[in-house]
Order: sequence, then C-alpha cells, then structure tokens
Amino acid sequence: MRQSELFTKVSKSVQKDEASVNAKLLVQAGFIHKEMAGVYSFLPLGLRVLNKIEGIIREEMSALGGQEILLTSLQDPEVWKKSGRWDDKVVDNWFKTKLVNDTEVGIANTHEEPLTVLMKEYVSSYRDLPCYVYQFQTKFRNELRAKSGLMRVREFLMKDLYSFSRNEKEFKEFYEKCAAAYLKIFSRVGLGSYTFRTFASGGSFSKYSDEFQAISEAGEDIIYVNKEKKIAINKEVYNDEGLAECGLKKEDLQEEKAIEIGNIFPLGTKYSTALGLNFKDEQGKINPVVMGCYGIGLGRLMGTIAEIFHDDKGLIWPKTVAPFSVHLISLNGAEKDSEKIYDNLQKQGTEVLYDDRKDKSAGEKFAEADLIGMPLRIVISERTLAENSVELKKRDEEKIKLIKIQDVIQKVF
RNA sequence: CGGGGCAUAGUGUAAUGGUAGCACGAGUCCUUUGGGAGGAUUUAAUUCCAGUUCAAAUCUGGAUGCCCCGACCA
Repeated sequence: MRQSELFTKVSKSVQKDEASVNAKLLVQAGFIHKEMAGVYSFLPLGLRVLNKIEGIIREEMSALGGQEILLTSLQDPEVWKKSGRWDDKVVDNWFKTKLVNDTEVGIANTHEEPLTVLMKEYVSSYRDLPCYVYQFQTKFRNELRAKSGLMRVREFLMKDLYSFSRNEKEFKEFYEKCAAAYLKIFSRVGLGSYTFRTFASGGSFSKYSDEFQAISEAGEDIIYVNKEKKIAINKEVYNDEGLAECGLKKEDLQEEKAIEIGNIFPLGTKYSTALGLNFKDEQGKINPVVMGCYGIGLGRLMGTIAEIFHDDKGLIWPKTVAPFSVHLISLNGAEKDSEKIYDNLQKQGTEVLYDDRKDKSAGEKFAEADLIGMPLRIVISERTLAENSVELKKRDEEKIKLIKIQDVIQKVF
C-alpha cells in the first residue's frame, strides 16, 4: 500500500491524559481511534493487525475441528432467564434494550445460552457428538470502569469456541487439546515466552478454569509462575487448596503482573441441564451434553502485543501480526527504482507499506516508520543507488545492511 | 459503584474577573530533502445549562465527558 494514499496519519503528539502505553502508541500511530471510553474503532493499520490475529486463531481452531459460525448480538431474554443469568444482580454488565413494541432484548456479552439452545435443534444422538463450534463476534460489556486502552473495553471482538461432548473424558481430551492450541496461538503471535497457562478461579462458570496470562507490567492480574514447568497460578486461588489442585509448591513460584489474554472453562452440564441440551447414548439413555467454553479477546491481544513489543521510538510488531512485513521508504531521487522494487515485492506477495510521499523529509519518514513499527525497513535513495544497493534494517536491531538491488526480492522473501 | 484529578482551535498549551495568545497540524506560494526543515500567508477554540458581576475561559452551583486509584470483572 502506498503511504501517500493511507488516510490515517501519525501524530507528533500524544493524548495528554492517556496513561496506558498501548493506547498512546496505537492512537498516535493511527491504528485505532477512540470513540469514547472503552470503545475503539480500528483503522486500516489496526484492522490489518486484528485480521492477522484472527487468521492465526482461525487456523488453530479449525485444526481442532472447530466449525465457524456467527451468532447474533441481539439475544432473547427468555433463554437467559432459564439459566438465571438475565438478572442484573447475577450479571451486572449487561447492555439491555427494547424493541419498539417494548419487548426486552439483551445485547450479547457472551453466547453460552443462545448457542446451547441453537444446538438442541441439531444434537439428539451420541452420533452428533462431539462437536466444536466457534465464532469471531462482537461482545458488549457494560464495564463499570473501562480503562487502559484496549485492555478493558465495553465493546470488543472475541473468539469464543464452545465444545459439546458426550462425557467428561471426551470433554477433557478436547480441553487439553484446546489449551495446547491456545499456547500455539500465543506463540505464533509472538507472545510465546511471555505466556503461561494459569490455574484460576472459574468465576460463575465453574470452580476452576485455566487462564492464559502474558507477563507484563501493564497487567491487572497477579500470578505466581513456575518458569520451569511453564505454568502459573492466579492470586485469586493462591491458597493451600488451589496449590494442591494444580500441584504447585509456593517455594517454586515467582510473583508477576500479567494480562489475561485467554481463558478456558469447563462448563460441565450446567447449561445443557438448564436449557435441555441432551443426547441419547448407545443404550438409548438420555444424558446432558458436557460443555466447555474457550475465549480470546482479539483487541486485548493486540494491545498486549503493543504493551510488550515497543521501545521509546514506537511499536515493534512481530512479523506474524505486523500490518505489513516491509516498510519501503523512498527518499528523493530514487522514485523510479523504488517504484520498481515496490512492484516486484508486491508481485511476489510481500505485504509492503510504501512511503512514496514526496513532500516529507527523510527524518520525518524514519521517525514515522519507527513509530508504526514494521519488522523490516528498506530505504532507497540516491546514496544507496550510487552503490546499486538498498538499505535493510530490522525494526528491533540497530544494524543497517546494504544489499544489491537485484538481491532484494530474494532477501526479503 | 466509592474516591481523586482534569475539561480552551484537529493536537499540545497560555491568558490578576477586563483584546482568547503561542506551538504543532492543515491550506496556498517559494526554498529545502539521510533522523520529526525554513520563510511568507491563511485557517481554526473557551464542554453544556444556570447563577454572581458593568464585565466570566477565569468565581459559584448543576450536568456531561475524559483520565487515574479502589471495588467489580462469566
């Protein structure tokens, strides 16, 4: 993409009263736009990151046998009353609204209930199970206090998968496979060495659950990490019972602040019983389906990456989620050759942000490139052309390499 | 939801109760072009509603919004 055509621009100044790094950098560099507290729009660069993240998650969920769907944001209160979660005292962050005829509807904050009811139409025999269904869908949560940029918001895109199994054993096998897939996802987006499967409370869903916590100073959670075993325990269950449950010893653990970037819950038969999702087994006996739910907030994941990968000059995107893999910067006098390189890179499928702007000084282009944070920068100018070369610089390294123009395509690929 | 802070051009900031100014950005013209260039010129603001006052960005009351701490967080 030509930067001259990109409608967003980076800003020289930062929002004054914003404290969180992810909000400062992502807004300043033009990835996101704040509509109101806890509500952000995604702009071209930000949406590209979000789509990269979504693509990686989709691949892993699909590899698990997940089938993608898209459920609605408007929800029927009747369904929620059956599970007892319509009450504001039970779930306090509902957005609720009314149809013109005064019928009350809920605005989705999660989808256990509606999906369970939907599945009743298709699941009746053990032959229909197991079954794994997921979606990327917008959740609305009326947070009492939205904060920290993309970390705690009122509207966000979430990947939520729901598993439907015949029994505990079958459920548990999938649960573990999904936990492994989660670690793979976080590793693919660059957070592998920061992320720990964390034993935690199950909130209203279950006694215990597993969170995926990325260590960061920006985190809201306190976890105790065993780095050798690559697992951790959340402060909320950091007691004798919790430690025994996950087989950890206090003396092997290290306290860290962390961001919850994923959470998986065993649901047992809580919702299948409440809503009547049953199946007949081989003996003709009727049993409730054993369920689990598995969530990842995409925006929060993007914010976490920004929190962890940046320096004082700006963002530093891991290759796998960067909006573009190459930032091609053309300085004056190199227009012809840079156009050629741009075309060639595009032809071989490299995603290039091409700074073709003619009225910007070199310093400004470099500063903006650092702020936006593409993994690889290519500079082409009269100076490099004199040596029949271009300049290669990785965003996370200081070192600059000169390479011959004819080698560019193969070096970048 | 409890507490604290803040609210002025697009952004960042200034203005004893008395002319709303500066910088960046944006527009036009010229020069410049390897780490956020220079000149000329133009553009654009006191969150809202009341009150006090000859006079309110400034004082008072209320509303709204934003940020932060805490509580909550499926």
